[in-house]
Amino acid sequence: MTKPDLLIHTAFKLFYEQGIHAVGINTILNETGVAKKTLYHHFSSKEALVEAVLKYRDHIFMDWLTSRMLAAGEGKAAVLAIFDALDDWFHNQVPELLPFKGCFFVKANGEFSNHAVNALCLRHKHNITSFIQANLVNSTSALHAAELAQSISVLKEGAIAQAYVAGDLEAAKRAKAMAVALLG
Amino acid sequence: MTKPDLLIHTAFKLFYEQGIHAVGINTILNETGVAKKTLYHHFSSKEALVEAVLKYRDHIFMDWLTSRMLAAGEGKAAVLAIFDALDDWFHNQVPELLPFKGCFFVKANGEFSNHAVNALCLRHKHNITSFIQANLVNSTSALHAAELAQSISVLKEGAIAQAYVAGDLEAAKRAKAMAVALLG
DNA sequence: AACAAGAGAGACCGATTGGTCTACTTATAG
DNA sequence: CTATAAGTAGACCAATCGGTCTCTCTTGTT
Repeated sequence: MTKPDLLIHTAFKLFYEQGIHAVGINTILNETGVAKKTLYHHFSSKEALVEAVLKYRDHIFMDWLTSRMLAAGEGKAAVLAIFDALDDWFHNQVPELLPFKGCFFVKANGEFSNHAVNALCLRHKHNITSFIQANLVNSTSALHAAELAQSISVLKEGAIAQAYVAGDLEAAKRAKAMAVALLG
Repeated sequence: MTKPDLLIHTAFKLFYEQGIHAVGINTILNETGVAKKTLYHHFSSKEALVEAVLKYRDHIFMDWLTSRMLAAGEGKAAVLAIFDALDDWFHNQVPELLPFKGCFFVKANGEFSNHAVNALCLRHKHNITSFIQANLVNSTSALHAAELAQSISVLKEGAIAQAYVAGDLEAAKRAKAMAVALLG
């Protein structure tokens, strides 16, 4: 594993567990054993590292989610597979996402305002909604598919938040039941 | 307004806008004009102030939500009124909650781990779910009311997260439609 | 009038923050 | 062989963090 990848990987783990502002550069350096000079050779600032971490997580998460959806088929079946995937995540059955601690993008978004971080979080959420919409567009009108995708996103966000903050690990199952009713 | 109240009120505003770790004690002092000695006379530490701010927001939010629910009637009507209230909040029609910037408890929870803050956030969420359940217990069995209250909470959390992170200000209307189908 | 308490201004503290710099070691490629 | 780049160790920097302390002024109580 290259030094930049090691830094990103470790920084993500610490940021995800403790929050971005709560983790200092020196903590990441100690954890990785990388020299400070090396970090600043690859990243111009902590902010640049944070943005790299967000893109890294976006990549990991999207790959996982889309492959779970594609494996379930097409259309509504793929959309409903989201909630089975979330259920596995909540119960720590998805090693590549690390032990469940809520949505990293929601947490990161809450720590900044009017910042590049917010734009990256927004883009991540839009990408997911767009992918959902693409899976619904053959079953109904484009307009309706867009509306449905937004509603499915509400259920997905709700399940994650409820599982994390309220500790309701079965939230994905409830969300799936509502999604089934919604998609008919 | 007493000094402690002024500090709590101002600290909340800053924490809500910028995040808890991102706002230092001195910023709060400058904003309020209160002396550092006075702050530490009333609060033993920043952590103590943070906890006071969480309890303050819990009080404001619960008062607002429960009064909106009670004004709409009882049972399912009260539960569905949650989503009308959220819609007003998202569109900044609720001055006492300040301009909408997501759920303060979700944000605060994300900045700490294994901390008194997390326990306060959990309690806040449980209080709301319990109040929802109390409004459903006359319409159905106690067991079913508990399940329904959890599902309604998923919709509520989803609407807030989606409105804030993805900027979908109509999320409450979508959530309400799903709640109607659920309670149907 | 006397006095204790509350509050303000702000100097000061050690620790930590993000970030720079020098000096030295490795490793790879022409 | 040599030149260039990557990496290490860690001293160092100004700024800021949360928190303490002294000194002064004001306020209300008796």
